[in-house]
Amino acid sequence: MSDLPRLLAGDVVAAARRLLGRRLRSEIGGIVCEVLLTEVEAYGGTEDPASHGFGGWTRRNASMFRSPGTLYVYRSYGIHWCLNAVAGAVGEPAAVLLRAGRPLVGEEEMRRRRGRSDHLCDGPGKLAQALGVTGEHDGTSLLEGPVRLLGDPPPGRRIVAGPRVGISRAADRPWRFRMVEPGP
DNA sequence: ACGAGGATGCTCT
DNA sequence: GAGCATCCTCGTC
Repeated sequence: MSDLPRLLAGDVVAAARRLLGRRLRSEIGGIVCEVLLTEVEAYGGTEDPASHGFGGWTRRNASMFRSPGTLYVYRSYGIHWCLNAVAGAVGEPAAVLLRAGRPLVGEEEMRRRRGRSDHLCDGPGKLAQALGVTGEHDGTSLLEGPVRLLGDPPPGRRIVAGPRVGISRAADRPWRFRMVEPGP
């Protein structure tokens, strides 16, 4: 059971905040990997100059115009893949960029895919690589596909907001959200 | 810890 | 042809 579709169908900033602390799971190549989502960014529809949807429909951002709960994967800087959860109404190109997580399941496989033993998924490109996600997963369902969002956010989590990373337009909107886990 | 610079390919003007 | 929703390595401090 999941409130995910309803959650994503609403305001993208609220959706981004409420995705923090949920689990992101991939089952790719017969291997299950799972992370706890710790960092996300909200990207609005055609009114957000930093959003891929700002200029309207293109081949790249086509998935953003589909139903909330669709996975939008794009290539970044020619090298990396980045994951988004499509939000908002159908036809409104809003999405939540899934920026970082903490390994929960399949850490060995993440190490193998990343080719190193540290910094497994502390950035959007690293997260995609650790989970084995590529452009071929673009447009799949985050409820039923190979990459899924699971669970409910834990109670009492602390959220810190800040400016979005790596953008030049609308850089003043504090639409980046990190979850601060209580220390030991 | 932090900053500079390069890699790399696709999208849109 | 410009501009990226990035990451890595190697240099300093």
